[in-house]
Amino acid sequence: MHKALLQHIAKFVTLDPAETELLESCLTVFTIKRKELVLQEGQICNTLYFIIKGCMRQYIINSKGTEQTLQFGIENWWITDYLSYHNHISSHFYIQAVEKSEVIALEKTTLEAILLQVPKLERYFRIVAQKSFGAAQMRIKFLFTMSAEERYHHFNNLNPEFVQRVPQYMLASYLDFSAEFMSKIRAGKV
Amino acid sequence: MHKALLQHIAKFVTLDPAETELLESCLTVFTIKRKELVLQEGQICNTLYFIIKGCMRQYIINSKGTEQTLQFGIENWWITDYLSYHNHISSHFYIQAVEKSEVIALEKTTLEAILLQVPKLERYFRIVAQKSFGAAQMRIKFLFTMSAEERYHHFNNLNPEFVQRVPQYMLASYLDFSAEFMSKIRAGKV
DNA sequence: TAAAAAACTTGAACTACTTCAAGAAATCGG
DNA sequence: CCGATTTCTTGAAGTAGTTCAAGTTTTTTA
Repeated sequence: MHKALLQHIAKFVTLDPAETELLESCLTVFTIKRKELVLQEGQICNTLYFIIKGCMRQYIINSKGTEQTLQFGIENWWITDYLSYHNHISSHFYIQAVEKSEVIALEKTTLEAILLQVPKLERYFRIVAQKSFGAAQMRIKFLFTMSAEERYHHFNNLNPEFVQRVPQYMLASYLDFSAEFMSKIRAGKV
Repeated sequence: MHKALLQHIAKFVTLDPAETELLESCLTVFTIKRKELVLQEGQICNTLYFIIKGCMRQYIINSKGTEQTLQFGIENWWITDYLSYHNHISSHFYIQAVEKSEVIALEKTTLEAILLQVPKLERYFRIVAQKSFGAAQMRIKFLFTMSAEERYHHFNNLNPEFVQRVPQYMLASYLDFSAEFMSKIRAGKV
């Protein structure tokens, strides 16, 4: 089932049948169990993951031993550590399945080969990365300008279904406050 | 003087002379005065800026009327609001010259035309955007895991010359603490 | 080079959050 | 469907930072 990825690509570039076929021949779908890691801190990240179904997250473990989620990825998102990927340096991050997920794992060597044969995909990945960067800037804006409670309500308004889908403590860390505080916000005890 | 940009591009892709010439013919260098804005909140961002010389920043004005810097850009960086650029929506940001700067301003229409003629540049902009996104993720990591004082020392260790170059209050807001607190950190009064 | 504007400093009072600890509830997987 | 694990809740005490206001220093510009 590469359809999800092909549809996503079709939003940004038009591949002809030969290109589509070539791309498809390089793709395999993997199933990842809940809690399974596809990247650990210290490893070099050589893979891009496209999420067909499920939910993944990128997180760190802070000095107190607590996990902090930096990024969630759901259906039709790419998730990876681009800094480790491009600079061949150890990753600072863990990437994990939050729920049982289906992904396309695209190895760097495979991708580089595909990009040479289907240069249109450079454009696709450019646009995806530029949009992701734009989203990261908005994320920083929200972290800077909103109180914990505002961040929670704002996120909840935009993604009510998603809030139901992930453990509260993961979302709390993503929004940069403690799980306990999240509990109080939800109970109206702040 | 497009040399800076051509050299930057050469780090990632190799253009042949015809492509270089075509690209150069589309570029003009602008000088921007200190404090001058190239983007304001509410406008749609249709331009990418490559900084040849000087320093720019992207900032917001928060609900208390205080400026908060989200991003600095110096020599050999691109700065823009990609979300506004791609989605044709009003920008949440201001982009301003921190010091007198020389930039190449690349209009969306111009860039789209160049990309069709020099598809190698898709690759260049892809890599730039992916690296920028990676850097944004590290930035979020630092904001999440370090105390204000740690963020200051960490930044100061990595970029001692840059810290001298911009007003303290701008750097304080970039590191997400108040200008007053920065003053106390520097005086060792924390 | 002087006046104006911008940037920096300082201390005191305050507050939005964290931390800890322990119990309760929900969910997962065999 | 039951035991084990994971997740959520609650209150009390603590703290890393903010805010305000006023004075000082530095930088810019005319």
